[in-house]
Amino acid sequence: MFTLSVAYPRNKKIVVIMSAQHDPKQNRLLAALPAEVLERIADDLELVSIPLGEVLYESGGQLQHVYFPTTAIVSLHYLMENGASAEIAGVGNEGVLGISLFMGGNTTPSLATVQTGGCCYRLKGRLMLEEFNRAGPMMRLMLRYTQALMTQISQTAVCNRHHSIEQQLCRWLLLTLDRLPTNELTMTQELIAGMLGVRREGITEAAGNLQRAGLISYRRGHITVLDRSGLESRACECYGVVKKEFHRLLSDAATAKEH
Amino acid sequence: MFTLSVAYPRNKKIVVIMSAQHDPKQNRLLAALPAEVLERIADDLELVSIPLGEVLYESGGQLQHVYFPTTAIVSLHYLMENGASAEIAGVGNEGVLGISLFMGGNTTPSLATVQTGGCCYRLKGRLMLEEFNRAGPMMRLMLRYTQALMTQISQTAVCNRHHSIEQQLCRWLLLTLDRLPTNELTMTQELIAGMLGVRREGITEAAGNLQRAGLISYRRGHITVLDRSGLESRACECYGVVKKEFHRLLSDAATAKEH
DNA sequence: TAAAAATGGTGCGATAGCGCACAAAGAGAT
DNA sequence: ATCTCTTTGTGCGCTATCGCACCATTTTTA
Repeated sequence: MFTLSVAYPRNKKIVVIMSAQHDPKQNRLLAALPAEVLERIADDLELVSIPLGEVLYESGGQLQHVYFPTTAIVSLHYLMENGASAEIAGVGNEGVLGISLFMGGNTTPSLATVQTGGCCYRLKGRLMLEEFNRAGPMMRLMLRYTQALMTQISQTAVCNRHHSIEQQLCRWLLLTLDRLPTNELTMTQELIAGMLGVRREGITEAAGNLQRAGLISYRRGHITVLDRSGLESRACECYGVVKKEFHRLLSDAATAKEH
Repeated sequence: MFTLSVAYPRNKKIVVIMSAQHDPKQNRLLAALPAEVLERIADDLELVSIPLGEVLYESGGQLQHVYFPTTAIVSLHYLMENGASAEIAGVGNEGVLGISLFMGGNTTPSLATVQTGGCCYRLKGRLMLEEFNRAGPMMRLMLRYTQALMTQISQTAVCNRHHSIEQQLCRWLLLTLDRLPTNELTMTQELIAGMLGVRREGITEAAGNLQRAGLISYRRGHITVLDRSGLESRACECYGVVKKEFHRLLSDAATAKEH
């Protein structure tokens, strides 16, 4: 893979790369666009590699680009005054970052932090708005995605209210796994705890249970899922609700139809 | 007030009424529309009175109308498999019900239940879509509202994770108060507990504390807020975040500008 | 290769909230 | 005025989670 580093004024860690292995269609939203639309923006899609921990958007910051993850996973979360944090939703290759650009607010009170380093295609905000304002397939797709994201956020709220740490961990692992090509995630218990807004020890205990049950195995910063359906049966209904709603709203059949 | 009861196939409790006292501009979204747009839909806005407990939308149900509350308050919530429930967001005169109509999904996994009986203006789904698809002020306003609603849902998630019942009660009282003309809400502790997804006894205790502190006073199904700023200082930051974001996105100045 | 840092395991007391049972106090109905 | 139903108050044991402290092990750095 040929990697080209580019000086970047605001955020030096982001690196523009070129690669034959990458294709915009690795992002499922870009893949769902009609060829005509994708061709129109293809030359302006810039492949970037983004490392773990990078902050893509800050609370109140202005958006320069929208990001379509391919291999990266980004966590939307809120940072409280006392420093505690809670994840609101995750975004991977099924989604896009920066919806407030076309929703009209241009920013949100939340943060977007990279949870799994990897690649995204990005598009200049102005170009995204241009395409959105054609009020065609791009607009319809983005609005459908936004609705699916709302379901994910809603279930986060429900799950935070009613479900145990173990159930939430199962949900979170499954949602993350759906965005990865392998069944191994590179992630410390501390980081997962931060996502779920619980103590690290709580994750240690829940993950220990899952390992003893043979559903996962882990070693320092690596979790391998051994039994996916076992995890599903141990997760709360929230995972199923979110997954089903994403499928309903964003399957090819659904997005092909006009609304 | 002259009240006209109308036979209504699906939901007999909803009553179409006519009244000189009512004005679409009592709903702040309708009030924010340019005169030209409002005139176009004015004749199709139907004033309806909706009683406490009425279910406006069910999980998976098809939308016939969008509803713009004036005096009613509607709770969006999710009903779990075991019968427990949790509020995702509330909608009053600042909002609209039925956004999934124009977002493209036409339904959601959640329910919309009337929390405070009152009036809404409703508009046939087809007409709303027609106006939305002009891609003009109506569309921009609806998308801005949707973004504000997402912030409310997000803060519900954060609040459920990190804040005490008392803090959540303060937040909820303040958000509800902002949608009412008086400082008294008609609401049993049991109902509030259902909204927040906690035990009724938890509300009894928290409300008792607030009453002893002189911030509210209550009697069987009626809560009067005596000290609004006292409640605000006792609430978590979530209330402020939501309120500020609604103001930012939906103040007249913001909505007048094109995005 | 030694030191330092990161990561995960474990124990323990504190606490917020739950589930349940039942009593007390309004408010409406007869 | 009495009865009944709804609503609120209270007590009690239970559980999940928290906050903290400390150790062991693995990985990285010097």
